[in-house]
Amino acid sequence: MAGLLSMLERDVVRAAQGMLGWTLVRGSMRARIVETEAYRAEDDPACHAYRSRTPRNEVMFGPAGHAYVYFNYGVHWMLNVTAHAPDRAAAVLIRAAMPLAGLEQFRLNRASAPSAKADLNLMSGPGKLCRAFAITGADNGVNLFPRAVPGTELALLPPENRPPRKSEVLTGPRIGITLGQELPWRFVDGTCREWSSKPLPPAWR
DNA sequence: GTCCGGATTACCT
DNA sequence: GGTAATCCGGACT
Repeated sequence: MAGLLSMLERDVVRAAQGMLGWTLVRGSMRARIVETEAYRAEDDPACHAYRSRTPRNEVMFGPAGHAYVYFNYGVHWMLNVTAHAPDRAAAVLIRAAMPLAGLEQFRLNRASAPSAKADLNLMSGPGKLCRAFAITGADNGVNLFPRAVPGTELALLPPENRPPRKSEVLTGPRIGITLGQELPWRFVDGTCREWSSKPLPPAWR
């Protein structure tokens, strides 16, 4: 297999597309990644590492394939996967996923939000996804591509079902930023688009 | 649709 | 040492 990790090491934008269909795992919880965004320091003003290296974004300056978890809006955790060689900071934000196993646990972790009663809303956004998987700052820096089969740690595994073909990957501008809007670096698995974080404009096809 | 929570950092005074 | 902006989501009018 081409390998998502080697893609992450080379090109964060291609890796963000290649990550669609992959499986996010923690213990008995598994979900299919259906929405991602790419960020990189070198030419992308929306990237946390664009301006400077800080304690918060430190892991983005480390090796590819590790979790960059940060707290946003003072309320929500966000899960990213680091990319590129050390010192070329970049990351893929995981924005939404489709539950595959561990539904009871996901519902439990999201129980405090009545609006998440519908399974479609369990992880239809980066903050919700972290709630569903109980991801917090404690997960910052963990290797998502462990050598051994993952036990209870957060990890990425290859697709359990067919990943989207190139023609099935929907592309558009990233969410929630003002700088860098012209970069079409948000990607959605068109075969699972109902699980994405928000309705997609009709132009997306 | 609008409001607002309350971490982190950049960028002003 | 203050303020605005941020890779959002839930409650409420």
